Amino acid sequence: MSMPTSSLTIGAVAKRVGVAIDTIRFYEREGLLPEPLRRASGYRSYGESTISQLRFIRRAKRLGFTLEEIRELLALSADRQRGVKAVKKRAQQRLAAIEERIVELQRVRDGLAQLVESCPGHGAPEHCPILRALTDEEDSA
Amino acid sequence: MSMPTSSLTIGAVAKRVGVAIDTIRFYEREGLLPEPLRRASGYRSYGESTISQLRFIRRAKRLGFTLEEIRELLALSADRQRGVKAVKKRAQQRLAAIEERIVELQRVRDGLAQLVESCPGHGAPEHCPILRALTDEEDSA
DNA sequence: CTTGACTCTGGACCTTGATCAATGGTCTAG
DNA sequence: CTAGACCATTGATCAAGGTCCAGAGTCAAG
Repeated sequence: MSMPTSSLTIGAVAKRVGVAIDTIRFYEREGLLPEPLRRASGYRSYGESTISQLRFIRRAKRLGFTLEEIRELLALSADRQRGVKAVKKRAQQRLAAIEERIVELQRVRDGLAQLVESCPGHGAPEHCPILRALTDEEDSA
Repeated sequence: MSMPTSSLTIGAVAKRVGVAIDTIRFYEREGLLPEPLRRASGYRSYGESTISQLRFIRRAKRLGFTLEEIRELLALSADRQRGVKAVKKRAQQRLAAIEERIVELQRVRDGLAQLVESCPGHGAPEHCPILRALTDEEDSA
């Protein structure tokens, strides 16, 4: 159910996953990927699991995790048995952060939308609410 | 209605606006702030208008404008008469970008929320949908 | 006048997530 | 065997938005 791990060059891995060779080496340096076996020549020799790991990283990035967080997720999921609880916790934290960011952006959007709506788009700058909002005194945040 | 511009040191400006001295010099280098007058000693000498400009920058940053965009906004608003229309246009572009980002984040949130909800938080990693989502094969994006 | 706080310049350094260049060794098809 | 493709390492570079430092001059209070 698992071949003896087929030995791929870094270029082959990069091609299959759709990521740059340099990025793979970068992830290795950053501790996101384990140091691979080496051939006698020094060439990195990867197995299928690396493909999965790189896809894991890509998916996590799509979910908004930073590389720092992904490094931790990978460590947790390597633990497997003890990891599930911690993984869920991380995901919840990520979710909370994303929700916070959404709310923040919605506030910004509402403020900006209101300004845009009420701006005639011509005439004296004193009547441009956008410039006034940016220029006027009184601050409270 | 406007004093002859009171002459503030960079430190005083920084303190009043709540920004680092280095940041003010950085903005000057980056063309966000005009080069200030200098005393005989070479000390930068600022007027009240600098305070307003720095607050403008801060507000614009809060609205999600990049320094590049802010540089442009400042140029436009300096133009004043011809600027209003362009300012509105920029604000609309910014608004559209923010809305796009919100939608994107909502998609991410929904995906992540679904995973978190369906994860029991314990047991075998094979039953953790978060790890499965990150680990499973088949990709399509 | 002295002391301590402030400012000047120029340039180095930080973070994040890569990407690229230079130099040299390796592998494989013909 | 050799050309061309591939891989290795080290170190530089990028974008953004600053932050920090050294070395030297200045200012204000006592």
